[in-house]
Amino acid sequence: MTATRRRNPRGTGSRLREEILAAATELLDADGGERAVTLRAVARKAGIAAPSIYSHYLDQPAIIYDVARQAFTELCRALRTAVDQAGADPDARLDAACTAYLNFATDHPMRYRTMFGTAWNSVAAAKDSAELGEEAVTMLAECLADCVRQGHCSSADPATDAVALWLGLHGLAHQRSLSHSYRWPGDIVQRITSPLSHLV
Amino acid sequence: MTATRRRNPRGTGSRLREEILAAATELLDADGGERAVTLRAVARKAGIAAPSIYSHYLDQPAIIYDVARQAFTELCRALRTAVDQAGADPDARLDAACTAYLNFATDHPMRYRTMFGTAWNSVAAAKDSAELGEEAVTMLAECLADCVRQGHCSSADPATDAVALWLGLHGLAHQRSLSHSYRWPGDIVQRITSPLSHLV
DNA sequence: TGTACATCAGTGAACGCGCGTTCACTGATGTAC
DNA sequence: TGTACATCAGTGAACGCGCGTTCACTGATGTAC
Repeated sequence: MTATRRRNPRGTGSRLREEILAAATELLDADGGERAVTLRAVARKAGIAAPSIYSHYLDQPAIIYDVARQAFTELCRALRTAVDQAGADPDARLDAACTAYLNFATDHPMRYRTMFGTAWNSVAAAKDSAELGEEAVTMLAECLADCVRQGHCSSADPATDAVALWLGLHGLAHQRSLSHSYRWPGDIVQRITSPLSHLV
Repeated sequence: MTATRRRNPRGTGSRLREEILAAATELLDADGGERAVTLRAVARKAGIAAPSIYSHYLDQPAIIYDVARQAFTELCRALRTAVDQAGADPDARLDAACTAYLNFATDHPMRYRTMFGTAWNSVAAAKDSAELGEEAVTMLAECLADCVRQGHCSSADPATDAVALWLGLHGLAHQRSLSHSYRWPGDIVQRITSPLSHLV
């Protein structure tokens, strides 16, 4: 990422796209949030000239959009991994999904805020955060449905209750990513997930 | 708000502060969000020269902070009014508070996002959003406690459960303010408030 | 009552800065003949 | 095998812009004597 960068070999021009994306993500996580992710700052971080970015991104908001898209993909991967590792018990799988969701936000607060921010407003044909997050909600719905099948959950409509559960998790995750001084109740996670999960 | 602005009489210099605040709020609501609330844009909107702002605000983030602070005050007033008008029944009062909260976010989506945004990061000694919102949470807690007293609510700890209820409301309010295309379940409000309220 | 002065509510011009974007280019590498 | 050419992966300089902020100021209005 310094002046010693060597130009990518032929046919691998798309490598630079990944380097740009990584640089943008690094800037977002490290500094003053979305405001720090300017086109020129990204270029500096990646060790390239600013115009080089235009081969890979249409404009500056497109970079942030890509950061957010990738973050949603990572969130889904984290959920999937957590659920898979939780074994067969549906309650444990649901709990693992909720925990993984909240952990992702705690581990990457800047990215989480950006995922649910408005920085890519001007990107034509961009999906909004609810669409990008739909896969995560679907996974929660599957966990809930499994609990229902085992008789551990009283939900009559797991797909809809999963949306409510997600919004509860999101409220906590988002607010926690913003507020450093507020003293949360120690059991706030259970206070949210337990009622919204309808476990019996 | 045009070139015909007349200078305020002596001793009423603080009137301009209100005009600046109103102009900033108007810009925020109308346009591309926080990014539109630049010091110069606010001055243009208020019909004054840019340096005039410095008599009333330390810098540009201080303006946005004031917008957010005022929005929190308005939110509390809206909650208080709704609860007062709901009569004596504690269930109705709780419902009125939740509805008023969500309506505020729906009516002022830009302001709501800014309240829970990071635009005033650099304002020294600024309270964060959880602190600014604490009064609203307290009101929810009072409503819940009333329900418990009447035997309508099974919460063993209304103060803590109010935080959970607030986060559920916040998750919905925030996500709704962002997402225009997503098709929310018709009863999503009840799906969130009902379990988190612990009504029996 | 008159007048000098202090205060107040602003203004106008200018600064340096970083930004997004454009343009014409360069030089290495592969390819056709 | 040699060589002309096309392509690719970038670069460097420059543009115009709006921004936040500073500085010295102006002119109306109240106040002390």
